[in-house]
Amino acid sequence: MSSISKETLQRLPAYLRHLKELQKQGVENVASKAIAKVFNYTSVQVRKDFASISEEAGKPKTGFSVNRLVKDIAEFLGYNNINEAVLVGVGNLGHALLSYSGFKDYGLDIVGAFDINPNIKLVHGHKIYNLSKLESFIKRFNILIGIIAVPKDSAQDICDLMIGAGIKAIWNFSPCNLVIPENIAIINEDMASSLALLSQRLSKILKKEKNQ
Amino acid sequence: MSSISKETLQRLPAYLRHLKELQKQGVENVASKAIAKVFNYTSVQVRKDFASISEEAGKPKTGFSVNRLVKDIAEFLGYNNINEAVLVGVGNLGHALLSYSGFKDYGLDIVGAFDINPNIKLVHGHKIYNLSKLESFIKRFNILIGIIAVPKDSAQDICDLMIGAGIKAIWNFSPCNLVIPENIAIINEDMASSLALLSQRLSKILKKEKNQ
DNA sequence: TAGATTGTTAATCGATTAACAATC
DNA sequence: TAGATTGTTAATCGATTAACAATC
Repeated sequence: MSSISKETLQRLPAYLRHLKELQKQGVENVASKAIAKVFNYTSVQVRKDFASISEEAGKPKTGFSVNRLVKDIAEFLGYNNINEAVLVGVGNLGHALLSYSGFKDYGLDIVGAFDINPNIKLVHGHKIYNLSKLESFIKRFNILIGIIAVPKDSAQDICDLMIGAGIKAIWNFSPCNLVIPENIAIINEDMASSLALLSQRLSKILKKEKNQ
Repeated sequence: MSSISKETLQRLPAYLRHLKELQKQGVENVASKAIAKVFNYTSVQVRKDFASISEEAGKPKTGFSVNRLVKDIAEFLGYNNINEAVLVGVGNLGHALLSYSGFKDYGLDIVGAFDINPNIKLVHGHKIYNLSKLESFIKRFNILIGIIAVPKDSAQDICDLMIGAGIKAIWNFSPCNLVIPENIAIINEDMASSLALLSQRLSKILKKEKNQ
């Protein structure tokens, strides 16, 4: 158990989104083949993915229960028990993150937002605290997740501060490579990396079109 | 050639960032082992990655030329010939994307920003056009990349509009699964997917700490 | 020369896909 | 029953790592 593959894990949120859509439309059962078609996967992959997170098997001829899948995926992804997080950096990106209402659906609650600029007071219902309060806040509420949305030159400092205060997982939106100790989790939301992939795929498509 | 692995491609921007840092510090040569240490990779992986994008080999004992690597990676990633893009949706996220000055370094130039709301006029030096102008704009300037930063309910419509006008690559920031034809490239900047990975890693760390 | 570092070939690991028997 | 759909085992594919000879 728990040894679900990284790839499967990353596909789950998309499945869930689609299944919820089906649920809304009143669809009760769905075949792996139908889902595969939407995402351009093979039906075997979809079945394997489902098998790795759900106890209930699909039924030959009828497929999988949409309700059951929605329940199981949400449960597996931990959307039912909310994780609390702090966010540091309330510039343009920080504003966007604070205004995004979807995080709670994903089991994430930004309970504290911080900035060095004390002029900012309130953003989308979130009170903005002075950065000097960050450490005590993390400790007092035992926060484990830290979101970094500061300019890249201060990102490492904020990172160190967070980890020093007890943060165990960092979601980094700054375009920089943070240095962290071994027992800390990190995800870099790296625009450059995504863009590299998109550019490559675009090139391939243009090349293909040319050769036709 | 050109068959560089997806994984390698996604590591390149981080290498580049680090190498530029070294360059700034005046470092002339660097060993694969030193770079591996920074990213927690193996040195073989670093060498393989470099080999797949650079003509110039590393030298035993001295390592790789930092200047040469910076040049080659930037060249490979296409940072020297700028791609033009349009962005649709100038809400909080759109604001953040427009204010991000780093895109040009990554070879991306947002030459047009659009919104249905005609009240918005100018954001960080970008004039905001009415959505009705999108199609003709894409056609006139032969834009190939479209960035979607609208609420999820209108994302598919915008996507269809873009593709209809000639867009070949979509960078989707809306939390939804877009349906696209085969010959179109897409990258979903899926927060839920990243968060799933971060949560899993956090869980693993907490479990490990508990068992000690 | 000796030792650090390289590039490449072969082995391993992990994820996807093909094949097929089981079943509603 | 026949056919659609399932789960599982084995084969394939792709990426990483180990082993090692080459070289500055």
